[in-house]
Amino acid sequence: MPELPEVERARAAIASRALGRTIAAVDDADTFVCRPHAPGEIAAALTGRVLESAHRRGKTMWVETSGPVLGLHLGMSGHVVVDGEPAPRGWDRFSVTFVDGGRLALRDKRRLSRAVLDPDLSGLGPDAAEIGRDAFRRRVGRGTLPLKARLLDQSTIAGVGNLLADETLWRARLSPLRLSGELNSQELDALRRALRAATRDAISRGGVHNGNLMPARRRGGACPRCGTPLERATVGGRTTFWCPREQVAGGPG
DNA sequence: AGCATTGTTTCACA
DNA sequence: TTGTGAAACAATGC
Repeated sequence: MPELPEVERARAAIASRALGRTIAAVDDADTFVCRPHAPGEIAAALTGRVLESAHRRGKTMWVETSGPVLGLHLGMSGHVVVDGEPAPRGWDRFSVTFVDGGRLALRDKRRLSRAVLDPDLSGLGPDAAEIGRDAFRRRVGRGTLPLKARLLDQSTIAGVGNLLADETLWRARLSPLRLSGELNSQELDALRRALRAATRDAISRGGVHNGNLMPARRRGGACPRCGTPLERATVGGRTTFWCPREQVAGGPG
């Protein structure tokens, strides 16, 4: 599930339920999830420390402690579980046990989640929910990438994933195929407004999966506004759905 | 069986 | 050097 809205909910869960608690033990045995750390490295650094604050930029979270910073990323299918029963089949890929007996787990049927010490945020652009008008115009409205690929580029803006990109472009009535450098300021502003609205809605509705376009985002789906059968193609390396009537490539007209 | 998957990194190439 | 696109990564579900 995880795009910016899901990650923000995970961050909020940590902030409201895990801060102030002391770490008694850490399971960092998964060398893929915890790469490049060796098993025991994160445990040694964090045992005895206290969780102090939880932050997010794009899809990357980090937790400040009384010691080193713990970085968490949910990958394609991860989620955070605070004080839940341990998952079967080793699906808790990384976990922290507190001295009070509770537990924070990074749960992921696959293993694309990530837990690291002192995460590197230098490759991330401004958070997609925070970026201002001028920076958005400058960063998104450049280059020759298709617009959707530009939105997905985490170094341009951080937090937009495949579903949120489709939802945002549909709300803004912009084709995913438009060349990002050819949008005018009005279109870029409309795109930013659509992104903020889609993100805000997704957070309040419990995830990007509950967006307005999502029920139709399948083979044979039709535009929820005009009923036109949705187009389907790979754009920016991801499966993309859009309304060929309302989201017209090739220009403002 | 084969294909798709809500993310990121790496590599080849222009 | 910068930008772009495809493949690899791991595992599951349809």
